Amino acid sequence: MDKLLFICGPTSTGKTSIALKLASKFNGELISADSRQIYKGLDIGTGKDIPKNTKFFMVNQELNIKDDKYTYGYYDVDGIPVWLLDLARPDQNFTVAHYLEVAHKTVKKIKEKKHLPIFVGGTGLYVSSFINPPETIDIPPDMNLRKHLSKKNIKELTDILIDIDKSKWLIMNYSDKNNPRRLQRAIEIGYYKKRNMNKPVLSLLKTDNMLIGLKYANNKLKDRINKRVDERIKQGIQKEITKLVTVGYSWDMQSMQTLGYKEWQSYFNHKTSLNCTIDLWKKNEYKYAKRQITWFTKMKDIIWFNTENKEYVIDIVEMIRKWYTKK
RNA sequence: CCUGAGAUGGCAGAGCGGCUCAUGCAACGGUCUGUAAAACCGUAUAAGGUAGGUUCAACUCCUACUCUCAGGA
Repeated sequence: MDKLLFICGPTSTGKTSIALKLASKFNGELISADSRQIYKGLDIGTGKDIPKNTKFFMVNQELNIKDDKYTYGYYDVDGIPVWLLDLARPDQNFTVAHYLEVAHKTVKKIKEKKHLPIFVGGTGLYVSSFINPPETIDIPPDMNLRKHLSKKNIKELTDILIDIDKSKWLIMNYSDKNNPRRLQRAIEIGYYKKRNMNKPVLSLLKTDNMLIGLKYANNKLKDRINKRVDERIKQGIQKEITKLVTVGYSWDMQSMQTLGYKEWQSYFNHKTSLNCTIDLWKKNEYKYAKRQITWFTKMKDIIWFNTENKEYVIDIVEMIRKWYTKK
């Protein structure tokens, strides 16, 4: 059975650096599982921990994924390939479905070389969707429908959904029933199923997964995040954003709605002070980390390591050695 | 120094003479499968600058003081 290694956990726990260590020990290649690091030009704020001047090797300049063309290649960090960064321009959209397609392609490539694929990232949805693909993943978005539905309120959306697929609405939980995006998607799926009676079939590939979670004690996490944000400011996040804005990327794009970027909008429009902007960023970063923890805690297969204890690297290496050499 | 405005929970900010005091942010917890660093849900805590007065009753009305802000000298 194919072996796959996953390193996950909240932001600021040093996932990339340990993944690189493991890669060099076990002949691995990294696959980023990060919904924002796929964007070119969003480097500092998304925390692409790639040393400056690392070379990017182009594999396909115009790779077709779903409905658009993306840049496909890898960074070579001291001989270790890091995949799935810088796929998209900031004005392109990218979704889990896109991700799963390239991720599978990449795993295949790495396996052909008999290397170990190591997923690294904090986007819980991407990780769990890869391990356990949702059956509706191949139902494409209907942009016209979405545009139409975006003008409706919760009650109107609810009525439409009940009309086309009541059973779906019944099993949704309270929070989803109030979430316009979820309702819109549910309606979209409902219409699709009406038009296409045959359900999309998924070929589930069986893999031997090892999931590792990295975390800090809760009170330390806040410190880590504060430090990290301060570092990013020193590294020149303002310059980076100025550049993006100057090139013409607008604040309402999916990419610019990224944490660490969106907070700067009102600063750039002279509505907020620098200090307020930074405070807000830190707060949002912290909340994000907590949401990540909530998500990953739910994934029962994860084996957790506390990164405050320096010995943890040795423990992880030992554990992986056993797992990787088995059979 | 004068004039005016104001002083409400961790912060911002409404309303009201009467028991459990709007709202937003923050806090805490959670949801989730083609936007997920997104979007959404739940919960708890918590106040009336100080001293008097009026009243059955004051955070809400009156007086003084203190402080803050704006304008004037």
